[in-house]
Amino acid sequence: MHPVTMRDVAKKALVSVRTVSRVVNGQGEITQATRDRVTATIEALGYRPSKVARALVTQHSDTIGLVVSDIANPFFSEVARATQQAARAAGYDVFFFNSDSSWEEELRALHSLADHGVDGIIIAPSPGLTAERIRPFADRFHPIVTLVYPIAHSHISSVLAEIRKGARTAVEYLIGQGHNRIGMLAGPAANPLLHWRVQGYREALMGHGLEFRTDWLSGGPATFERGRASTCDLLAQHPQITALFAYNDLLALGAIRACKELGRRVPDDCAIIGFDDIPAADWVSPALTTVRVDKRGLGAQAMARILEMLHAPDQTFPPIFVPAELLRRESA
Amino acid sequence: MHPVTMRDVAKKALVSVRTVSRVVNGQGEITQATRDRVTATIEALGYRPSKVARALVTQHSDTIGLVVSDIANPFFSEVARATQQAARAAGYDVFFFNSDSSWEEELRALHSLADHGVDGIIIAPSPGLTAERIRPFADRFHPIVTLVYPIAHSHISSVLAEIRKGARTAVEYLIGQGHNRIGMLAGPAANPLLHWRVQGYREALMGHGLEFRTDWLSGGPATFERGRASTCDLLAQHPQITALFAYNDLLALGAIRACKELGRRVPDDCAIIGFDDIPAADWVSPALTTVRVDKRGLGAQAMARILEMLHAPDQTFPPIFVPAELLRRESA
DNA sequence: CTGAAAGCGCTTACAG
DNA sequence: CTGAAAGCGCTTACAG
Repeated sequence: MHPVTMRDVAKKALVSVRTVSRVVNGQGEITQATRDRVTATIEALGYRPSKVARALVTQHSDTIGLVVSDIANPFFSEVARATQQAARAAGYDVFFFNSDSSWEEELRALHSLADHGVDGIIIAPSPGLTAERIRPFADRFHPIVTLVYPIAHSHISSVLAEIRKGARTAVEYLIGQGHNRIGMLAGPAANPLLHWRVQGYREALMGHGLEFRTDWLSGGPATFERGRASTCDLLAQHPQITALFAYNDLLALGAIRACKELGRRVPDDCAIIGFDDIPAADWVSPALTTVRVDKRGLGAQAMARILEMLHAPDQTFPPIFVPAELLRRESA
Repeated sequence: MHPVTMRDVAKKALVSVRTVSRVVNGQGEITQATRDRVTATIEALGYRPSKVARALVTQHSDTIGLVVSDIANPFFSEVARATQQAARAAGYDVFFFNSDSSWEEELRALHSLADHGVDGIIIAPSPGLTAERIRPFADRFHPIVTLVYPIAHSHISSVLAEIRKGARTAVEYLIGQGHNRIGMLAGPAANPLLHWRVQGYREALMGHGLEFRTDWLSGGPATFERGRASTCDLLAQHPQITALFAYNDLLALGAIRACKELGRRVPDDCAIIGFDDIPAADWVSPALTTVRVDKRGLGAQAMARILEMLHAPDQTFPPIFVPAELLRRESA
């Protein structure tokens, strides 16, 4: 794997290991002559310094960890892409874990990452990863940045999306289009992410004198299939509904499909707005109007924050907010 | 980060470091009494062995590297998910890199991974990563497994998909449906992946006495937008075409959209078949008929192969083939 | 059954 | 400007 070591280079270049180390790290004063000789030897031998040996002594590995519930979820795969790119640009490589939304898995991943000596961790925690559950780990590890929702701990910082605002804007837009019977395809219960969306939905309704009816909300997992099923149910029970605001695009896409099956035209008979703006939102027809969350910003800011925290370990940082804005397409 | 070390445990448990190491690794004979004492101390102190220290001495890190062109591409994100899961199940953690289909980036990623001391690398190489370009690296690193297409080197093994067969089956199905003027939305040129699909397409045509016309193929990047544009062009120039076979689902989804805009009904006026079976294939309407590639199999088999190669470093392994089968939905 | 020593491949004070 | 020594946190022969 790494058959050629620093010692080999030193021997061949007739210098000490110390000197090779200095030219490799570009530090200290070295005669041009010996630097050239060492450089040439490194080149000739194809020497590459071992990051693991270096990590052992310097106590940093130039790696970070990323844990998401599911990398195959288009929302997270875009975030992951942005994170990896930002990390790479800063000289860091990234470990990644899927947690399947299990907080036990998340804790395991966190510990694994720490065992590998990563310099920081970015995690999109599941609702189950409460402050109490992560505390024992966070007390010993620093820094951690949380994606999309916050966990209270001095070693943890967050990059959040303007969810409530985005939700409110979306529903206000619907109201502005003349809709006054607006249902909501909600997501997994007991989830702050859902809570904020419901808040925004409710605020928009209240602000326009419209009633907030819990029987116009439908829950369940945030999948395409569920969106389709929930829409069928909701529209069967409350045929007067003319618009649907969804927890995410997967659900909204399912709603579009349901409307097609039900013979309801979108957006004429039923307007639909999603949340996230995944690529597929633009692949369906009618194209999905949605609340676009800046996923690249999420990943890039998370990495930037890790760097800041590394440089100021004792400082505590306020959350960063990334925009979530209405993106009009065809479904509403 | 890792404030408590093996030495701390040893001191507190009144044993030597050697003994702690033995209980941690469950090796050798130890009195139940001392084992219990050490275990209790480990627990009490919250000790976790440093993987980087261990990696330095054992020369293996229990990590692997994964490099794909773009993790946000739904095909690769599913493969990545399966790979990570299989790795985890085998006790390995994974580093991941995006290469943006640049072979220079791929080479950089490969070297970075080796510097980190990964035990193996799984890569979905871009067409630019030729055998000659990877050879200097592969000569020194082992094992490497290549996803979806092969590179000839004794340290490299591959897990491939039955592309040609899948393509042929798809086109034969179209012919069976009565189509005899079938165009193809091809992908990036100079790509073996494209070559195999074209072969399958051509074989099906020839086998049924149909003409293979290069002016019925359209090239370019494999994106939704391109699929839409290419379809518009192709159908404008050759309105007699009644069916389209696409290089991948993104292109096929673009084709469905184009048909909608052109007023061509799918599948009645124009049947469409994609390739890959990404989740969005089932979210559009009409749902996309496609050649399903076993992406989970790809990831799982790649990891399995890495393990085999690790256990038999001198052995050379034949490629593994993963199925690519027609999945009928609505678009054809 | 358990301990003291050497060493994995580097970097970091310390000398010279 | 450059070298010899110590040490990062483990594991691996070698003794006892």
